[in-house]
Formats: sequence, structure tokens, C-alpha cells
Amino acid sequence: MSQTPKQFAERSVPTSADVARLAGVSRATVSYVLNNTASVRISEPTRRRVREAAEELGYVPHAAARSLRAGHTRMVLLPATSVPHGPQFHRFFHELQWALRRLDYTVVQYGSVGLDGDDAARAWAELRPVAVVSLGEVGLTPHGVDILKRSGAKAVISLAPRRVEGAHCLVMDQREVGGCAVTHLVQRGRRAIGVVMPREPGLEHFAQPRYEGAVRAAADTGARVEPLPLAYDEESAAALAARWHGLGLDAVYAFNDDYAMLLMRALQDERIDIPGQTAVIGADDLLLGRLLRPRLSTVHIDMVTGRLLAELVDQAVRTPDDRPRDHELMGARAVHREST
Amino acid sequence: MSQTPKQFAERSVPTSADVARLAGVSRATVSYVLNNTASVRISEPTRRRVREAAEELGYVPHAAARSLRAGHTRMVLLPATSVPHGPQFHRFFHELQWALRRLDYTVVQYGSVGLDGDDAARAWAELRPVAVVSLGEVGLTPHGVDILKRSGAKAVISLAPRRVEGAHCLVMDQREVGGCAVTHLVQRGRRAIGVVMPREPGLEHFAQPRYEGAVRAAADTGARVEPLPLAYDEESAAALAARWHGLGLDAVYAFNDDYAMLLMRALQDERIDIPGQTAVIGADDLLLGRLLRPRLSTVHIDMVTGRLLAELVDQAVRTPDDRPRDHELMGARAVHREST
DNA sequence: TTGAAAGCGCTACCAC
DNA sequence: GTGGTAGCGCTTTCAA
Repeated sequence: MSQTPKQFAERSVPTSADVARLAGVSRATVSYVLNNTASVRISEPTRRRVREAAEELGYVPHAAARSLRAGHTRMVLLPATSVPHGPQFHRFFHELQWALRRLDYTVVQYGSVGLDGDDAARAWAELRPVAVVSLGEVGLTPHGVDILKRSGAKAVISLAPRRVEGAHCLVMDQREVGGCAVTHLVQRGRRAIGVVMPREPGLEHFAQPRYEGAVRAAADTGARVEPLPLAYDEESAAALAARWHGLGLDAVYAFNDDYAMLLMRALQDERIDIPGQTAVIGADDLLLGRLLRPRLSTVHIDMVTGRLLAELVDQAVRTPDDRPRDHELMGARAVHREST
Repeated sequence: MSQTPKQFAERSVPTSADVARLAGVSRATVSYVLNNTASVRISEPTRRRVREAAEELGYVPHAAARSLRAGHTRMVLLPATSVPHGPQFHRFFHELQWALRRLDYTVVQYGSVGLDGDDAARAWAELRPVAVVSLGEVGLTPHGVDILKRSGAKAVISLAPRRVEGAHCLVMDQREVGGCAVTHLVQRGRRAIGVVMPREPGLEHFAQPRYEGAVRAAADTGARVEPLPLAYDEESAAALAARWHGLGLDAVYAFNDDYAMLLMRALQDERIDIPGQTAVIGADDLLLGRLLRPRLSTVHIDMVTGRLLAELVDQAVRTPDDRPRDHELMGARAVHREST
């Protein structure tokens, strides 16, 4: 009888009951030992037997069962980014994960490709994360925030171009980026400014507010701003450059350094002098921009450190009843090099 | 009595029992309705009442409880990448997630920053994923594979430079990349070849095999190969360029296009003619490399499509007892432009 | 067509 | 010190 289920059990995943049986103790004891429960003292020989049994069976605790029992998780859910970001963002993201782990959170990126808005929020909520940190690519709606909070999320934090009702918002106002770029160009005497709008999907959440910022910065300065759709390939850039003279522009803010480098080369191939005939400015302050001739002017974006954000998450989790506070955390400043 | 726990319940997360109570049915019925269970017929009025109750309460099912009951998950775990990758890899990753979602898997990237080897495997195993697809940055050991399989993972797939015992391996032999580069250089008459070794952490898993491939390709050709440590910043590149003449090299394979662009600029600033005095080749075939003058030669890497890999994952999950098969899936070829 | 109840793996109370 | 056991939220037989 005690052997009958063994054949099946061997193929099956070991549970704490299996460990208990092998060690000749109760499941409770197994739990105490493996969790180092402080409030209960277990003799050293027993501890060793339990640990050896666990090791031998290759026992790994079942996170779902644990959190079901506990009534909460320590999971911080980051809706996975689908947009290629620069190295700076990458560093930030890495820092954030590292810092959260140090605070004993389990960091999980949830692939939300193909979901949006409330569907995404529901999918996230199923995992019962203690916090959700949205990087602003999947539209987080007030209703989505509500779904998450009702499902037990203690903190919903949005690093988005716009603020979202109900969430702690770390507003990264992308309009500032476009604003900086255009202000820089205007100060250097430019009056007819193109603004590159990437055709690549996923970038529109960034491109649109940057464009708005550009328009706003140009208002009352006498400068005009013109959107320029551009795909990230040489053909598209060459086509744009070919009709450059007809556009009558004396400057261009090219969304970011990647697009700026692409366009600058195309313009140079059309024998357009930079910055003489046309000034070019990007954004992100990539190292590669400094390697071009002329060196690419850019908008440097100061990102909050991952560690700081992690602490904010932790704070919000610990005091969930505090009213969500907004934080302005993106600084942007134009960096003048040679292309403007 | 029926009202007493309400005060607490209101602040609490709604469960299917709450939905059942509000709809005036049993929990079983709720489950049937919300899961559209085909094997049981529920009257339309009841269905509506249940759905309305769920909606009103903002009910979201508890994934942990569900999978605990089911005894398995549909979670595919991707150990999160901590290394900045090029747009090509990004596209691949995006495709993979999309395709897996279409196959009804829940895709989760698990941040494994600061864990390694078996610790990481144990952490992943706690989530009981049905499959793990490692992108080869966290060392996946045979023991780690064993831990995962014992915890119920039906498939462990490794996209790694080297194969791992017990796992389905999609070998992306990075040595080929280095080999291609050096073969290209040798064919163009170069005999003293530097190989850039990035100083940035996380890249060594790629750099080392690429270097080995370079060495192997040079063997018996009379060419010599010399490793050149380089950090990704201008100072490091300038320092390397400053002692270039002393190195006596007539070519350099610069790990990838980013490092190649950095180094090429530094060499040009030292008035070293490219490709006259020194040939430069990168890898990844970035668009930006084509924008430089001279245009950067590179190694183009053909990546498997995400869809294909997703199907492989699905296949492996459905037939877990098949012996793990290895697949060679990375093609590499040198692309000659102007810098070599 | 609906309901009652068992049980997934785990932990935390209470007994012993 | 250690064991028995209730119950977290869910699905799914089996009975009604």
C-alpha cells in the first residue's frame, strides 16, 4: 500500500509531503525547516534529515501553492517592453530589476504582445502581482488601474508620457524632449524645422508627444514646424533627402539619434551641408552620434535611477493607502555638438 | 451573520465564491460559465447573471489557484535578457512572444539578475513553467535542466553558444561569427588580426566563443590573432588607437558593429587609413554601419524566426518524452563593404 | 441544469 | 520539538 503509488510518484513532481515521508517527519516540520521559521525550534538532526531528503528528491517549493496560502505574492510585474530602447533605458531597466530583487521582490516581465488596455490589465491581474510598473507602452487606463487594485495590487506605477488616474505616476513627459530640441534650434537662428515621425509601430507613443512638445516650443517664436514621416531604412531616408530642397527647411529634429544618423547621412549624400544648410539634432545622446562628422547634436535625457524607482515601488507597496503622488522625473537638455 | 464579514470582504479581493453569492448560484456554475465549459449546459439567464455579477465585482480569476488545481501551467518562462541586443534579436524575441501567445501560452520573462546557474534554475522551477527557453546568458547547467524537468517542465530549450546536456538545444554557435570574420580578412590578404574583446560584463558569453572561432579560422593560414580588450567608450578606444602602430596589426575584427564603429573612428582620428593600413570588420549588420565612410564590413547573422522556435517549443511540450534534438540554426556570412 | 464536496501544495495555528 | 489539520481559490467529478 505504501509502495503502490510510488511508480506514479516517481514520474511526478516531488511535494513537501514526499520530503516529509522520506525524512520521516510531518509536512509541517518540512515547512519549518526549509523556511527557517524563527518562531519554532527544530533539532539539528531533524533539520539535516529534512534538507537531505529535499536535496535527494530535487524538491522545489511550488510558488503558486505558497502564494495561494499566503494570500499575497511578492511579484512585481513589468509589462514587457516591445520597443527597442537605447542603452540608457536598458541600464535603467537592469538597475530596476536588480534593486527590486534586493528588496526581495520577484520580478517578472509579462509579455503583453497583442493585448491592450483592459485586456492586458486583466491578464496581469490574474497573476496577483503586488505591484505593476508600466513602462508606458501598453495603454494603462484608469479602469485598468482599478482592475489591478481590486485584484490586490498594492501599487500601480506608470512611467508614461501622460499621467493615469489612480496610479502612482512617474511622468516622463516626452514633450520636453521635443521642446528642448526645437528651443535649441530656434536659439541658433533656425526658423523652418522638420520633425521626424518614425513609421515604425510602437514608437508613436513617444513620437506624438515629442512632436507636440516641438510645436509648443515653436509657438510665438516665429518658427514653423513640419512633421516628416520616415521609416528606418536607407530608401526612406534617401527619398526624404531627395525632396529636401523643396521642403524649404533649415533644421530638423530627427526623433532620436538613430533616425538622426540615418537622415544626416542621406542629406550629406545629397550634398546638403550640415549644419550650414540644415541643422540636425537627435535625442538619447548615443555614443555613436559623437563618432560622426559633424558630431551629432542631441537631447540628453536624464533618467531616474532604477534604484530610486525600486524604492518608490517598495514604499508604495508598504503604504498602499497613501494617495498616489506624481513625480516629475525626466530631465531633458539639449547637447550642442557640431550638427546644429 | 451573512453581513458580518462584508466589511472585510469589501476591501478584499473578489473570488468566484463572491460572484456565486451575488449571482445566486454555486461556485461550480460560476466556473462553468466563465470558462465556457462545453461539457455542461447552463441556461442563458443564469449565464447572464453570472457574467454580470463577475463584471460588477471586478472579478479576475486567480491564476495560481487555477494552476494549482489543474496541476500544470501554460507558462513559458524566458530568463530575461540583461544584455543589450541589436534590433534583429529584438525582432526575433518579439516574434517568439507573439507566436507563443497565439499558441495559448503565457509568456513570462523572469528577471534573473544576480542569480546564476542552479540558483536561477531553482527560482524558475518554483513557478512550474511548462517550458523554459534560455537565451544563453544565464549559465544553464545539466543539473539545472534536471531541476527544471523534475519540477514539471516539459521542455527546456537553450539558445546558447554551447549545447547543454538534457536540454533541447538550438545551438547558436558564436564561433562561426568569429570564424567568418577572420576567414574574410585572411582571404583579403590580412595576416595580423586583432580581435576586440568587450570589457562590458555579460558579453563574455558571446565574446569568448567568437574569439575561439577566430583563432580556429586563423590556424594553418599563417595569420596570427591577437585579443584586444576594449571598453565601450571613447577613451578606451582612443587609448587602443594610440598604441596601434606598435601592435603591428593589419586588420581587426571588432566583436560587433558597435565596437567596430567606435574603434574605426578612433583609428581614423589617429590618421590610420581604413582599409589601407588596417581593415575593420564588425558583426550584426547594423544599418548604421552602412552610413559610415568607409562603409563598415560586417558579419551578417541569420537568425531563426521566432515563429519557428515557438513551434519547436510547442512540439517539445506536446511530446516531452522525445529525446531532445539539437538544431543548428544560426547561419553567419561575411558582408564585404568598404572597410576591409 | 445545478449543487455539494474533494483536493491541488503549502503554511500557520494548536495540541501533544 | 513535532504532528495534525484547516483552508487559501479553483475545477471537476458525482448526485440530485
